[in-house]
Amino acid sequence: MKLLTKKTDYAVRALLRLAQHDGRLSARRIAAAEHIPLQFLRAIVQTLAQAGYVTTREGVTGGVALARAPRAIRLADILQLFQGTLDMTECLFRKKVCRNRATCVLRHRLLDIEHTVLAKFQRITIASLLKDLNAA
Amino acid sequence: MKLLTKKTDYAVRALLRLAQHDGRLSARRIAAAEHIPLQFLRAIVQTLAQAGYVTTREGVTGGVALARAPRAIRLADILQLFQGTLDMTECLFRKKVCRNRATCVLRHRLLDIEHTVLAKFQRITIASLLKDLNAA
DNA sequence: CGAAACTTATACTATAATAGTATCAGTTGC
DNA sequence: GCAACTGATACTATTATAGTATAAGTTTCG
Ligand code: FES
Ligand code: FES
Repeated sequence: MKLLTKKTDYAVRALLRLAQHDGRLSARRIAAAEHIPLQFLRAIVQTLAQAGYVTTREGVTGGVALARAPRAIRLADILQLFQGTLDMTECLFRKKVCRNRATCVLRHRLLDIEHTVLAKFQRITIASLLKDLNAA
Repeated sequence: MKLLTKKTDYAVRALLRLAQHDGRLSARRIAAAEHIPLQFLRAIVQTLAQAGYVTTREGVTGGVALARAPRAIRLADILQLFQGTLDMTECLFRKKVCRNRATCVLRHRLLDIEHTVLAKFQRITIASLLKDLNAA
């Protein structure tokens, strides 16, 4: 079971860097600091920018900056952005076994589990991670 | 996010079939009934047999049978059998950022989430699924 | 202007995990 | 002996994730 992919991982790290720096940083610098492949990070940054988590500026003085307060960026959101929502493996027994998909208990349980996971990730923000970091 | 893989899915379906039938069934029959590729199912059955969830018998009268009571087979166990335990994506900030891995809060949160998920899956058994099935 | 340092956008390759196939050997019962 | 089964294992295919490459446009500064 893998909860977070590299993209999510890298995205969070980049956001943390930006939160620490409190200003504009080029993708190159972030990549170097976090040992993230540059082009890979650039794609991630674009996704983050399109979703409104960061702003970017082109040109020599350009770079990336946080667009939201660290406490307003939840891990759950980043996770969904890069890993989408629950994929039901054809819903385990769809139609064939479970007659009415709408009320199927297992289906509900799976959805419930996803919600629980997301709820837990919602309580983790860039700000809370930052606090952790400094405490360590 | 995909919680269950095909292997887990198929394994559970096969176990359900066996629980319904309450006797010995050949892999071929199960595969046909559930539209599972035969050789794939056979490998799954072997894993289940090695883990003690089913017994098998060779020969023309052979086949597969449940080795445990349906209520004693938890989805969590099947899930772990086929999908292993939590994989930490290099633990998100290992060493580099999180100084002391032992106390790292995020790490704890991830482990906590895994435990929650497993706990929820532990409450789902072959018996409870069977009940669902009949209720529908 | 033109070079340096940056982002945008997209197309591509590589690696790994999952899913599925093929086969040969051995067992059981008629 | 042959039909119907499992054991064991090796192989291929498909998909998702991870990572690379590159052409084109932007901004600043000398
Ligand atoms: S309908 Fe999807 S698990 Fe029952
Ligand atoms: S040590 Fe793994 S997330 Fe902190």
